[in-house]
Amino acid sequence: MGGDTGTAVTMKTLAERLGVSVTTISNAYSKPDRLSTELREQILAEAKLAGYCGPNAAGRALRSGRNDVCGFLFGGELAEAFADPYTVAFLAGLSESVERFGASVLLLRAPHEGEETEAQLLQRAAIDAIVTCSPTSDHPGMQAVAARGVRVVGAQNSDSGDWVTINDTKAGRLVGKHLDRLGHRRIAVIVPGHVPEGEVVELPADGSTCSRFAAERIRGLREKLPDATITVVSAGWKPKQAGRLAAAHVLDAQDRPTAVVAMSDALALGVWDAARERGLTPGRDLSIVGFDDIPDAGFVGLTTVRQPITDKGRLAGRLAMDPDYPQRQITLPIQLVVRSSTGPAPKN
Amino acid sequence: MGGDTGTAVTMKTLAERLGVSVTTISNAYSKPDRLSTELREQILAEAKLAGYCGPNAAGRALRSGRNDVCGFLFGGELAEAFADPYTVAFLAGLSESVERFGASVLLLRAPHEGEETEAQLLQRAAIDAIVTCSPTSDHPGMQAVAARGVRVVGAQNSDSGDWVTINDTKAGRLVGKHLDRLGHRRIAVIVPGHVPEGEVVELPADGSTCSRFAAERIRGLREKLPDATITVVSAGWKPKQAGRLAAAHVLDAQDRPTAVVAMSDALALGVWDAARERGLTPGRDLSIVGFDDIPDAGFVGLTTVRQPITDKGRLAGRLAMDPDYPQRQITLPIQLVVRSSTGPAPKN
DNA sequence: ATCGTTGACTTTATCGATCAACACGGAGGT
DNA sequence: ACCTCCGTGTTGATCGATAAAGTCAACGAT
Repeated sequence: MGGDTGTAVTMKTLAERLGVSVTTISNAYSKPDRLSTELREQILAEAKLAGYCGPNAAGRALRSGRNDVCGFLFGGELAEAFADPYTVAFLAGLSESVERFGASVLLLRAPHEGEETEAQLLQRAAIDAIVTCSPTSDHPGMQAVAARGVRVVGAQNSDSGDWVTINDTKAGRLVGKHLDRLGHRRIAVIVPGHVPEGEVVELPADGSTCSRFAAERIRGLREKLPDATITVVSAGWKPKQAGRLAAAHVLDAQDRPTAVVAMSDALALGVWDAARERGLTPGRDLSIVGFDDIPDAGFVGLTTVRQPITDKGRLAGRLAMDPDYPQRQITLPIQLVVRSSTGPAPKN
Repeated sequence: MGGDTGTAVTMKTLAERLGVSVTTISNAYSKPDRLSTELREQILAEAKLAGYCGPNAAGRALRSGRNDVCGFLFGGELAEAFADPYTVAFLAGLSESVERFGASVLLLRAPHEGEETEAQLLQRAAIDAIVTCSPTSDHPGMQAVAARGVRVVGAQNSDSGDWVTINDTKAGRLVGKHLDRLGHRRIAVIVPGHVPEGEVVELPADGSTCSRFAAERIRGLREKLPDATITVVSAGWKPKQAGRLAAAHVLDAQDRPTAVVAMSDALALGVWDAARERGLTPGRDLSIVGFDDIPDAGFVGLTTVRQPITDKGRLAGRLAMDPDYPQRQITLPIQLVVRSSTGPAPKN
């Protein structure tokens, strides 16, 4: 079979063999309507016979200027990305819409400081656009993207550029209002990041050192809970563990909060564990609120602010692949979903 | 800032500007030891100033012949891939090792029949190698990979080519022996695939129509359970749902099996649901066995055959990225993990 | 004084495909 | 009979970078 000499078959060799021009071969693959059906069929058949594997991707990309690839930048190890339901749902939407544009998704990890290899990976990736889906836009090394020179779509608020996100201040207000009505006055907020694994840190209660999305949510929260005591804690990037650790910190403190607001459901589930370990029943002894509404939230009965994660991914993909899409900054609707994890503040 | 005219900055323009050759610029980025440190620094600085974003990926790929990308081919919708713990664990290992080779992972979906777009996506992808991680190697359209002309690494047994997998016959024997000792004589086997979502089909009990890995496991099972009645059922690709549906089918039949062997833990968890719905306690009224040992298996107490999934991904990545790695066909160790989901066959 | 080496760049020739512009033969209008 | 248009293909330039081979000065060894 495959009667060639062993060297790679290229359009040129195939063209010589068939006595047609290279362009015609190219058209046979990429623009079927530019040549007669018979000729196309013949070319395709001969190509298979000669062992030609179709147009070389790099050549095509170079000349055409398109890679048909959308980068997905995750601010952590990729293994974690897959373990996080939020990210998974986002990726599902993203890949669906990217696929619709005839492109695929390339997984990239945001380089941390000093990680030369990862930075180069990002640098070298043949992509047309990049979608960032990190909990925070100021994740260490996330700036490296800017230097890349491709279209960037963020999944979080920022002043400029393309993004698709939710109104975080409003999200915070929704939670604040809910907790206020229930009478909560001592509240802990758990945010992702800030410290290496295993450590816990208490942050300024105004959210000034937090990433933007967290700061805005905290702002909304405070608006509706003007006379509440709010503590902000962080315990690293790995959500479940961080949630558990941070919650442990605040629950073992002097004036234990009556409600914990976690910046994601994944974090909230960690809080859940910590509560359980201390014999506290969520919704009765301790109110827990999350954000996102991942499937597990419904399963355990977590009160949360729902956002259309998969749609977010879909839209991010569209913005990334279609530079002409008019609306470049999209705010998606949110909704407070009250479940059993919140209840009246215990009388103390 | 960025003092150029607006046209893209390329190595050529940068070279002219600096009065050095293009190659020198190239070397400044790719082979730091081939030019003096000062010149390199100067070039890099000037590059930033000029708004040059580093070597163009397509150009590099074309000339060098390497893309530094490893394709990951999943036999289903990508959203499912992320939902499946097995795949997630595999991807974690894969991306870790691929990254070590300075490459990234490109997500691809195996084209089903008639899916032109997806087939072209696979065709056009700029990849150096591809790792397939489908439950079966005969997944519809999986053959399209062969035509791609790149190195293929399978995560399942096949006669030729590169692969990393487990000894499926042995895995089957482990389960067979275990069930035999417990006295089970009516056994249902649930395999993935075969029918569209929502349908259930009963297959030849010798596994002859099953995908290879399933056939081998069934063979091992039969070896150790020579006088048992074995039924083989399938209910599509989506594991949890398929498991539940297939289990429903066999559990509602006349001579209900005393044990169900599912070809993956994800399937087994579906079986679990079906059992529960019928008031059957796993391990007492119905024995359930899975394969893989995903985290949830330990959580619910599922007896399963453990395989090192993440290592599998890691090794697949290595085979994919390193053509000189000597061992091209790797069999990983497995181990029966007995938990509470199996017990003596009920007396009837 | 000659030669072989090394370091630091440069020159030249592609890599494989696509695009823009042009050529050519026949159909259709005037 | 002449001109235009259309369906089909062709030619030549070009995308941006890298490999391989070449140049040239400086230097130590013989």
